[in-house]
Amino acid sequence: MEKHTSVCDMRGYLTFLILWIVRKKSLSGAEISEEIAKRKGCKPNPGTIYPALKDLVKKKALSINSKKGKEKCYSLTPLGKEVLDFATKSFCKIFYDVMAR
Amino acid sequence: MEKHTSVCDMRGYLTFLILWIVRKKSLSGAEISEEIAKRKGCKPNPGTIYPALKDLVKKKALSINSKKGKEKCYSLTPLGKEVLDFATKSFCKIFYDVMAR
DNA sequence: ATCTCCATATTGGATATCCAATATTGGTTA
DNA sequence: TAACCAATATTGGATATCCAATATGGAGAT
Repeated sequence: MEKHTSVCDMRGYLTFLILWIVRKKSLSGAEISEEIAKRKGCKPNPGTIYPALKDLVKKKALSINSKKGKEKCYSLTPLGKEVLDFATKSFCKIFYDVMAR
Repeated sequence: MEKHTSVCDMRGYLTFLILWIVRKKSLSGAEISEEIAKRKGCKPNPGTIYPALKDLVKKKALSINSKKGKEKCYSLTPLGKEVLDFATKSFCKIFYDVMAR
């Protein structure tokens, strides 16, 4: 099993995944982590997810639109939508035949 | 345009792509580069593709099965098939709803 | 108020990814 | 043969990706 991941470790595309996950509704960092865990099998480290979120906010692809207590909710900005759109097209062109059933 | 890629640069998954591309027929390094170029929009550098191929050979996921002159043809080994299978499943689980038209 | 829990955040470092530049090698052509 | 070209290969370095460990800060409980 780790024999496989050591050959082909499926790193990358974290920022793409984050943008994709929040595209419909805004979520907190913990909720985003949870959703990533569902997809990848394990939760990303705090040291992975929070810097990534911070960076996306800095680059104005995400905004923080509400904070109930300590929880911050992240949502796509107009720029974020644009970026996600572009990235999704690119993604589909690269991997167009991988998902084919 | 580079505004977009600077936010979400779609790095990664090169080894997965390579395995995916040679899954049906063995190809030379140049042909693999060509196919990647079709998908990603630009050809990977020699300094990117050849070390990646070498590494996959070292890890016994690819084998070199014929050389007509300088061209080496790479094809999946049984282990490579296994790895690709595992990686494809993982990929589909992570991105299951991205390609959904 | 103090304690505890949990989401958030930061730091440092290991590894991966990729490119630019350059070198090598084998086939082809003059 | 020498010159040339294209595929392959290597080196060095910039950046990205991610984790382990640790810190901060707010909310609720005791």
